[in-house]
Amino acid sequence: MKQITKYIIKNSLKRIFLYRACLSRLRMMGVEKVFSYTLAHETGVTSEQVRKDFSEFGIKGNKRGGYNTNELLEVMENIFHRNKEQNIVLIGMGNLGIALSKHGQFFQRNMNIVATFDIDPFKQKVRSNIPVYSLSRLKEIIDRFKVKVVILAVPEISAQEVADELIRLGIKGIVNFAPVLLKVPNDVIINNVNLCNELESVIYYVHKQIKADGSKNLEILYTGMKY
Amino acid sequence: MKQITKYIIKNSLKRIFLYRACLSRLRMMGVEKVFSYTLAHETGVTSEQVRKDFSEFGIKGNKRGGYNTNELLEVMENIFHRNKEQNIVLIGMGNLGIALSKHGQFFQRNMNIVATFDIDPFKQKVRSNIPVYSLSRLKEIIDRFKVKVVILAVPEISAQEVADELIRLGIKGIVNFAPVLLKVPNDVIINNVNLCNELESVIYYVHKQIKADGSKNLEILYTGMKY
DNA sequence: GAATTGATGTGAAACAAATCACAAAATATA
DNA sequence: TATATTTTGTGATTTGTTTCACATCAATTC
Ligand SMILES: NC(=O)c1ccc[n+]([C@@H]2O[C@H](COP(=O)([O-])OP(=O)(O)OC[C@H]3O[C@@H](n4cnc5c(N)ncnc54)[C@H](O)[C@@H]3O)[C@@H](O)[C@H]2O)c1
Ligand SMILES: NC(=O)c1ccc[n+]([C@@H]2O[C@H](COP(=O)([O-])OP(=O)(O)OC[C@H]3O[C@@H](n4cnc5c(N)ncnc54)[C@H](O)[C@@H]3O)[C@@H](O)[C@H]2O)c1
Repeated sequence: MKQITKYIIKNSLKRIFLYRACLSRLRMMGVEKVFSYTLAHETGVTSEQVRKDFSEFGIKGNKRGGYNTNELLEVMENIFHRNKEQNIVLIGMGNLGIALSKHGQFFQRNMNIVATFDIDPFKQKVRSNIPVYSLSRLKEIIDRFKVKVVILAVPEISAQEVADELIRLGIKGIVNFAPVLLKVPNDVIINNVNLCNELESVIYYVHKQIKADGSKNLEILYTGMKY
Repeated sequence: MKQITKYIIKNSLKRIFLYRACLSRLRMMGVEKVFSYTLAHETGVTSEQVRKDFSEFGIKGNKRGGYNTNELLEVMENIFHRNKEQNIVLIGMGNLGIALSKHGQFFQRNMNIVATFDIDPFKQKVRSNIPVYSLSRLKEIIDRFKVKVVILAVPEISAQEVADELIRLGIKGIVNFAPVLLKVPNDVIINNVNLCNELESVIYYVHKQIKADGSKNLEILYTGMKY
C-alpha cells in the first residue's frame, strides 16, 4: 500500500496560511514591502524556509527588494482560489454545526455556506441568515450552487452514510468533525478534524514537559505539525 | 533560530490516536487480540509503521501472538494520562465555546471541563451543567482544580491578553481557536486550531485534483498530516 | 560607473521519517 | 523433539524535508 507522494507538501501549505495571515496584518498596518526574514520572524520559521516555500508555489520576489505585500497576497489568493467564491454546504445543525454556521470568517475568506441540512425537522428553521433544509433538498442545492466541498458535523453513527450520499451527489471534499475514519473513493479529499485529539495532544505534551530548546520565538508548534 | 527537535514525534502521536480509536471499536466488538496488520488495515497505514510507532512509545507485543486488545488500550491510556482525570477550563462562551462546552466526548475521554469563563455578564449563567463565571474567579478555579490546560475560544482581538493572564496564573497548555499566533514562553504548549484553514486546505486539494495513486485503502489524508 | 551591500533563489548537505528486509521469538504441527 | 509458520521488532535503506552555503542580481554608495 502506497501513500500519496507528490503534491504540494502539506507542511509548506500550512506555512503559507501563516504567511498569508501575517501579510494581511502587515498590509492593514500599511506595510508595502516585506522580506523573507520579516515573515520568518513573525511566524517563527527560518527565512530560508519562507523562500523555499515560496519557490515551491512558484512565488518570485525581487532580488534585494523583498516582496511587495499586495502582489504577494494576490498571488496567494490565486493559489487558494480566493478570487472566486467557494460555495459550501454544512450538514448537521447540532451544537457544533450551529456554531460553525454563525462563524463569519468563512464568508470573509470567500467560503460561502449557502445552506445547511439536518435530518431533524425541529432544526429545520432559519437560524442566523443561512437556511436549514431537509436532506431531501441536498441534490437540488448541490447542483444549483455547484458545491464540491462540505462540512460534516453529524453524529459519529451517521457520518459514513451521509458521506456516501454526499459523494454520490458529486461532493469531492469533506471536512469531517465526526471521530470516524470515513471510507471514501480515492478522488475524494477528507480532512478529519478531531477536537478531542487536539486537546489530548496538548495534555500529552504538557505532561511530557516538552521544552523548546533555546529557540527564541517559537510561538506555535502543533496544529497538525510543528510548522 | 532552532525548531524543537526531539520529542515523541507528532506524526506517530497522531497515529497512536487512530490506533486507539480503532482498538476501542474492536474491543466493543469483542476482539481480544489484534495484529499490527489489523490496525494497519483499519487505519490505512502500513503494519511496519504501526510497529515502529509502538516501539517509539515502548509498546511491546507477543512474537507471533500479536497484541492483547485490553492491555494495549491500557498502555495507551497511561501514555495519555487517561487514568487520572484532567481538569480543563474553557474561556469564551460564544458560539464556539457553547458548542464545545456541550460536547460530551471530552468528559468521556476523562477531560473534564470544570468551568467556563466569559467577560460578558449576559453569558454568565449556567448553560448545560458547566458553570459560566466572570474572569475574576479565574485564579480561584485554576488553583482549586489544578488546571494546567485551557481551551481558548475568545475573539482574535482578546486572545493574546487572555493568554497572558492565563500563563501568569500557571496555565501550561492552550488549545487556541482564535486565528492569531500567540506569543508565549517556551515552556507553554500552544495548539492552534484554525477551522478556516482546515476548510481552505480541502478546497485547495479538491481544486488540485490530487489523486491517491492506486493505494487501496487510503481513508484519511490530511488532518495536519497525511498520517 | 565601479565597488559595496543586502536581498533572493536554489543546489548540496544534513537531518528526519517511512519503508524494507530479515533475524528472533513464539506457537503450531508432525 | 524437530520443523514449519507466523508475527514482532529493528537495523539498513530509501524517501522526504529542512538547513546551509553561496551564486546572483538589484539597489546604493563612492
Ligand atoms: N460539539 C462539539 O463541540 C464537538 C466537538 C468535537 C467533535 N464534535 C463532533 O461533531 C459532530 C456533531 O457534534 P454536535 O455536538 O453538534 O452533535 P449534535 O448531536 O448536537 O448535532 C448533530 C446534528 O446532526 C443531525 N443529524 C443526525 N443524523 C443526521 C443525518 N443523517 N443527516 C443530517 N443530519 C443529521 C442531528 O439532528 C443534530 O442536529 C459529532 O460527530 C461530534 O462527535 C462535536
Ligand atoms: N464560531 C466558530 O465556529 C468558529 C470557528 C473557527 C474559529 N472560531 C474562532 O473562535 C473564537 C470564538 O468564536 P465565536 O464564534 O465563539 O465568537 P463569539 O464572539 O461568539 O464568542 C466570543 C466570546 O468570548 C467572549 N469574550 C470576549 N472577550 C473576552 C475576554 N477578554 N475574556 C473572556 N471572554 C471574552 C465574548 O463575550 C463572547 O462570548 C474566535 O476567535 C473565532 O475566530 C470560531
